[in-house]
Amino acid sequence: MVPAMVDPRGEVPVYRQVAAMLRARIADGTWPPGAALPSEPDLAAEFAVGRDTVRDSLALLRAEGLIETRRGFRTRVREPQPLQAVPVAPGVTVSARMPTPEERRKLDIGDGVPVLVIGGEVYPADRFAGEGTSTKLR
Amino acid sequence: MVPAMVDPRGEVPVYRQVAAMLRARIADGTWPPGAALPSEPDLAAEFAVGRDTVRDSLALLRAEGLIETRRGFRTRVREPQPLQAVPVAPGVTVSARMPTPEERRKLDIGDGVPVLVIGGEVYPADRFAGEGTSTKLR
DNA sequence: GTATATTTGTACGTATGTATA
DNA sequence: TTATACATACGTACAAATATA
Repeated sequence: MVPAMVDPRGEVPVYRQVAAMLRARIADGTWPPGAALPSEPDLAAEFAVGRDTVRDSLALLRAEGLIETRRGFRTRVREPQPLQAVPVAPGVTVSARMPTPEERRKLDIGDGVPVLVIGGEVYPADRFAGEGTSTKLR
Repeated sequence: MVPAMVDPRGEVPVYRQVAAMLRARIADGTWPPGAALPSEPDLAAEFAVGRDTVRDSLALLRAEGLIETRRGFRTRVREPQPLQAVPVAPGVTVSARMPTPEERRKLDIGDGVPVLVIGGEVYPADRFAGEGTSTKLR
């Protein structure tokens, strides 16, 4: 494990420094998809910061869709899911936004996962993708 | 103004109860797009909760793309922006995800705003939308 | 132009609750 | 049952950016 160092007097807030290092470890495969991160108290001890600061950094990664947290469980790196294609016929509009609380509940959408709106229909973006088509399907 | 009441012993966490009421006021036009919300201490006093609880609720709305917060500024309701159309030719894939910190910085993307990835190109979803086309443009 | 007040951001602490191992 | 882990909620203090007097 690379020695972790944060600079409390740096221009970048400590929780963003911590987030950057955690992000780097996810990117370089130290914690591959599905792997559990160290507990919040352990991370706080390693970086010599308060647990709340660690939680702030984890909140960043969660909002980016990089990790999943559940009460009682260890925090885990999100695993990419296969994307199901949704046809995008000529003239059809495709937009994206964050889901409403109701959509999040009904469609079981995790934190940091947007929705695709294709022709008025709402699709969780971690499970669906649009694909342009030449003929209009119906 | 509707009397604000939270139930500290309810099943729903207080900060989610507060978020729901703020969300309702945005939806019903009490605070239209561009309007400033009351300050965090004022909201804390109104709902009789700690400032930290108010901040947790504001973080939810921010992650949903409903509000914008800036240090020194009052929190404001996000204003919808005109969407520029990006052609989606047959065979082209359209996906959505949260931006990386670098993308957020380079493309000036706010919190709670996903990106559209159209044919490998990245577009902020609050300013761009895909539109299906019958002919491949180049 | 300066000083003060306001507002959100950061960082810490404590305590308790809830779900899982 | 006990321990572990994340979630909620309160508190304090100070920093940084903006607005105002």
